[in-house]
Amino acid sequence: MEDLPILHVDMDAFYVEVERQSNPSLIGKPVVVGGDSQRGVVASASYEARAMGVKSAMSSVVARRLCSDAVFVKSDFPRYREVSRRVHQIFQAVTPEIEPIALDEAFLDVGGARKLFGSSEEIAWQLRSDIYEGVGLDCSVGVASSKLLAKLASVAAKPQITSRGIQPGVGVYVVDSENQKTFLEAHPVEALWGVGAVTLRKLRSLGISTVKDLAAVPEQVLVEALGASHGGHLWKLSRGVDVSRVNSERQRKSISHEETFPSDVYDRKALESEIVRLSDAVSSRARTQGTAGRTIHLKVRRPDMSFVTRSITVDEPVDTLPEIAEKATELLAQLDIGQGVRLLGVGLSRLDETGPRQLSLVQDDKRDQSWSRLSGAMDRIRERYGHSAIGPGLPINPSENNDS
DNA sequence: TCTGGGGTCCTCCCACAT
DNA sequence: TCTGATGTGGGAGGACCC
Repeated sequence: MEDLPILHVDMDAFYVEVERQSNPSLIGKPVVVGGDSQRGVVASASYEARAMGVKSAMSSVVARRLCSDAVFVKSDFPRYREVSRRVHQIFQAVTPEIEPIALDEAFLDVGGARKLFGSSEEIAWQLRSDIYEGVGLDCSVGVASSKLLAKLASVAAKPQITSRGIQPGVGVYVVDSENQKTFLEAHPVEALWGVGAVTLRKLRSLGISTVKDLAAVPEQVLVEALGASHGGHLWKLSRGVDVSRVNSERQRKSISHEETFPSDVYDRKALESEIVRLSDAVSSRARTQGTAGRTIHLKVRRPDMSFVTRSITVDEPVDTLPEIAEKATELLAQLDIGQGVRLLGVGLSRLDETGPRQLSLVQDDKRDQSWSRLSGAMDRIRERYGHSAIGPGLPINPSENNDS
């Protein structure tokens, strides 16, 4: 039997379908999940909206123009996360070798599961049916010998929009050694992982627009155009060489929170208040995940869409609001905000996964201890009543405000 | 015509230690 | 003590992914 151990499972219009479950009046209508403000973008669109040209990451203003009768729904990520968790439980019943890619997709290595559950294709069909029964949602599954091919195969399995309307997908698509070359080479080059807007422009300038074109080019040409690492990697992918394995032990490397303002902000005090809010979100998530980080990042997007980032690494991992906000505020002080700020973000990286931090051993470090206690209390309140139940006030240092 | 939010990985440059 | 090579960590930015 041919060895096709990799499955790529991709939920169909995931956010939209979750919304339809709680609001059945959305069924059959063009639905767009995402922000509907001037600065919002589309997170997910129903196939009815896609048929009108609406795509993910498109500005909501453009989406509304293309599809004026679309129903816009604000995204509800906590709920999507919950449904995603249930889908992953279904995966777990088949194999522990799961690599989550996003809330709505994952790679599975079913190499070891075939003894128990049949061929990879049979497992794929069974998973589709289990997911439908378990959470009431459709998904598409690609089956192949590598992650690259499985990913492309799941796209081929999805519902298609044609001139005759929305056509149901095949559900499961298998790429075996017989059809692998033809299947891969028929794809546009941007279907490969690692080909975004910039690389696509460079490849087009070389006259390369399909994977077949790419495979015909000497490796050296790609290396010269894209660099040794990226060029060499794409050259291999174009020949179907993808040795990356399903990694079920991937660990989170950073936590960040960012927000685009409804209009550009010029006031430094207002930005410092935002830093406190963003740092609260980051610190709260870090503590929930039992981690802390040594590098604090500040990200600023200017009105011309350019980014400026600043970061600082501290000696000891931090996970509380004042520690993160203080450093982020220092980083903001290094920046000229005269042109205005469109987006502000705070992040934490160099995470340690060693569990919750110990309190300072220095007995007179009252500030540190009071914040650790306060953070713990906030976490418990949020666990019970939701994140918005409690938030930081200003100023951020409780010992300067009220030490009782 | 306008471009969110939350991530990962890579490259380049610089400072510092050996 | 000075100099150059080399390794490493940190900072900034870019490209990409869903």
